[in-house]
Amino acid sequence: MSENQLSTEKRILEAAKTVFHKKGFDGARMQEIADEAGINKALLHYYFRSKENLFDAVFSDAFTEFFRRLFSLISDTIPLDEKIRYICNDYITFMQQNPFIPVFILNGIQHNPEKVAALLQNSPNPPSAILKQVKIMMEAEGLHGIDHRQLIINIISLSVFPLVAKPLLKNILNLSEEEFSDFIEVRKRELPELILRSIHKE
Amino acid sequence: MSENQLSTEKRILEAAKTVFHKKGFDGARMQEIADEAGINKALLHYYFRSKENLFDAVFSDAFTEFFRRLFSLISDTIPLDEKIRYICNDYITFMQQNPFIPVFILNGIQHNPEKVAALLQNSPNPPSAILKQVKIMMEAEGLHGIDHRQLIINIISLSVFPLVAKPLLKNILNLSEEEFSDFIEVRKRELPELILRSIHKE
DNA sequence: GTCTATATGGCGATAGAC
DNA sequence: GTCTATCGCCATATAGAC
Repeated sequence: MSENQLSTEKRILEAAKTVFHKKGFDGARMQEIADEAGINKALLHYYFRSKENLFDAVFSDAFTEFFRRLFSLISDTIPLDEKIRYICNDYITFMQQNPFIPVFILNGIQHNPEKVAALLQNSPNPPSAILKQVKIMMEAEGLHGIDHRQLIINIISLSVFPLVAKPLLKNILNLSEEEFSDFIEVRKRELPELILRSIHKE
Repeated sequence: MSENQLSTEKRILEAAKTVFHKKGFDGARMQEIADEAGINKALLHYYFRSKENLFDAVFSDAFTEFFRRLFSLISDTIPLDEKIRYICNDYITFMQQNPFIPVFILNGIQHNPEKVAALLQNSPNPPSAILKQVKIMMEAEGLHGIDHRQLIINIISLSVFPLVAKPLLKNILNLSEEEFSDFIEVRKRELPELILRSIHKE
């Protein structure tokens, strides 16, 4: 087999990712995934026993990738304001490159809540650890203007939602693809300042 | 027919709303809608010719209801800061009462983008009018700290996203149903202040 | 491992009695 | 208007040849 051709399993996963991200579990068709991978439908069942299994593999990847971005809140030793700048930028850039992931994850929760809960709790960096660390950092820097959980939700809301709702916002704001990109670039600059203002007492 | 029983058409619409909101177009089953309405599957097709038609009716209602909430930005004559307080409260309360609507709308866009575009443009208060009005108000009050479009997106992001992602956030923050409600109540109080700080120059 | 062919079930939609 | 029965299709999944 030539090196420029991925293994069949990898190609299936890539194809499944493309289709599931765009159409979700209910909207996706095994036939479409097979076509996208350039193979036969029966081969999907040979590698992954069922549609559900294949979906799980794709969902786990997306979910892990999405939440890994919160780890920078805990891992580095840089000051909090720099972390906030970093996360806003990182999240927005990630969404720009993977526009379907947020809605895909949101729907995936409804499709299988227990699976999602398990993924969260079995993560190498569980949410509880991240929350605790942020609280400690804020106290160390004397920031009492806002609850640490509210802060985290604000960061995610302001970063993620505009790209979750991109198709709608483009229409509402009457922006071309390019103008929307510019609009998002402005947010990358301005969001951290807005957020930092909220954690400092006046 | 007794008065305590809604007309068949109304009952179908209510049932369709329940099922479509929760499962989306692809996940919904006509049989489930019929069961929920307490009638037969064939009757659905008698009143609404197809699943697509029934979905359209439900989607239009949800969409209109969702965007009506932005009208207070244009209609009343109260000052901008009061409008912001009003919208944050109104949006959050609405989401609490209709937890499935935001994700339902987000998915509906992917299901039929042209329909959504038409709904927006044919609205009695099209987005362009709202945008223009906000811009004028901000200039009148001498607020130049932020672009008016960015302001609107921030208000929506901070209000809507936490309830869009409620199942996920409950898990991440490890909150019970009641604790989550408290968490949202805090946001109702604090969000307007956070937003107002962003539109005033220091 | 990869294919063609087929089993099996469920879905939206319709026909037709009442 | 409302029902039962059924059509026709398409989806997931499997059998079995190569």
